[in-house]
Amino acid sequence: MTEPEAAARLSALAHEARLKIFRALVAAGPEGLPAGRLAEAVEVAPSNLSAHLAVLAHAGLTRVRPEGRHRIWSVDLEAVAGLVGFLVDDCCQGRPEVCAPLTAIRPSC
Amino acid sequence: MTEPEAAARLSALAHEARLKIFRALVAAGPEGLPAGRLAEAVEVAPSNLSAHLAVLAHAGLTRVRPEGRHRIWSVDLEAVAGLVGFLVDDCCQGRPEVCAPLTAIRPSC
DNA sequence: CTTTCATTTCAATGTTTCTTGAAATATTGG
DNA sequence: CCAATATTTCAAGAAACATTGAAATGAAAG
Repeated sequence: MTEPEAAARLSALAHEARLKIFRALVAAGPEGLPAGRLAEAVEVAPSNLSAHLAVLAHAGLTRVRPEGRHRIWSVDLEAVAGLVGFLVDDCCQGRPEVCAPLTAIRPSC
Repeated sequence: MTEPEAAARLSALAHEARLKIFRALVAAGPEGLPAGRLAEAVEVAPSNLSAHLAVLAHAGLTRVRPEGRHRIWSVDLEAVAGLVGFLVDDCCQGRPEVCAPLTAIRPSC
């Protein structure tokens, strides 16, 4: 992960509507959601949503697959892991106790 | 963590210079770094750096303490952990295998 | 093959965010 | 107290980003 890549991913997430979209996709899991249902869920105009989804995809955080006349969006959790790893790189140089807060990062599973 | 808070933290990180600053502070550990040395490290004009540090601090990602005529900046790793936890909330509703990528998040320690 | 539905593209506008340099503040050392 | 150092504040212009509505694309059902 390079600095510009990481910044692009953070920029993509750094927007309230896109954050909502992203979290809805996380909750939807690998099956993902079609754009239309996302538009309802986050209450964003379709054209606006489309732009937001393009930003997320361009940053490498989401994937799309066509399905009938829909397009189904889902998140790339490995991209998220890569981003977070980059953020806290070198967090504890020989002092594990320093990054103890980060061991709580693991999600509810 | 609320959505606006999370978005503010992501916005704060979503800038190449601020990302450099942040990572330099992560690497510096709890001791932190004075603004002056950060300015050299990331090659940003002092006034500009000051604005960036204010953004990070306002988002709750960094802390400052005065030390002589310096001001020493450091990161708040718990804030980072909170942000990441928020991002991947509900990632695996009963299907632990779904969020396997996230178990690699843990840093080098 | 025509209509309908889902989504994207485009162009214009408005809003936020960055950057810069100069001036202000605050702290120490002489 | 005065000078020097470290950092922040301020105001202005420049740049990037978000939003809107209308029009275009593309896929599928009748």
